Amino acid sequence: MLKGSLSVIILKLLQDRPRMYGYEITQKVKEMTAGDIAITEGALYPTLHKLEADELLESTTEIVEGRARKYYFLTQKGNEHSVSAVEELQTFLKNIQLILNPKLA
Amino acid sequence: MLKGSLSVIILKLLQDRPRMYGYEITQKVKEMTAGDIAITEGALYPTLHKLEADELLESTTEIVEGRARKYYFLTQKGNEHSVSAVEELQTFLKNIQLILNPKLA
DNA sequence: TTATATACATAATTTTGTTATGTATATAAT
DNA sequence: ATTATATACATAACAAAATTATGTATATAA
Repeated sequence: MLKGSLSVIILKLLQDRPRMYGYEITQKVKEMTAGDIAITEGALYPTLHKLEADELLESTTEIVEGRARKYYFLTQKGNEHSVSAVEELQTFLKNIQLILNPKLA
Repeated sequence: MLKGSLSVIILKLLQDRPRMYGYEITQKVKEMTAGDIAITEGALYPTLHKLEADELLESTTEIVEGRARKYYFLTQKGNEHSVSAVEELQTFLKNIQLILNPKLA
């Protein structure tokens, strides 16, 4: 998968929901893309940690059905950043489409 | 810009044209995206060299107006690879859109 | 003669993935 | 009972693919 899109995907998912935990993110993305996009744990967890270190996310850990879940949610700063990051990615995707579909130009 | 898309962009541009040289690629992409996407030389030239090493591209150097231009063109293998690479990127972009625009789902 | 555009190239560094490995619990299958 | 699968988090070694900086060289406009 294209490098650089993972953090934006996480931010967008959290824009649309109050909170999510890591494993839930992998399952939701798999579900939304009909299995096409599989987020690897080796990419996901370090990215979540970085977003938290950058103060775009905060987390709380809860025990559910005997297992620890770390729920993440957007901070105010994270919400603001998320809006512009999503817009930027949308613009980029449109630009790529201009190259991949030059007939529409 | 998203890592991994550059080689596909180059292959697509060369699918639509008989041949291009490096600097021309940077200018064409800048033109097509209204200045939004600026391909850096540090990314472009190593990528062209890699595509040539992988036998997807071949090149010929010509002197035009006193300066050397290295024209690249698709090999047969490059053309075949290009078709599937573009399709793959299109699929990926659609999947990202599903996440960025969940209302359309 | 200085700046800008054209044209190519590479090295050092950073970002951001993949792959492999590890820990731990719950539940279904053998 | 034990094994496999799903859930849940984490990190280390490695690789891919950019960015940034630097270098060479020619043509043309200021």
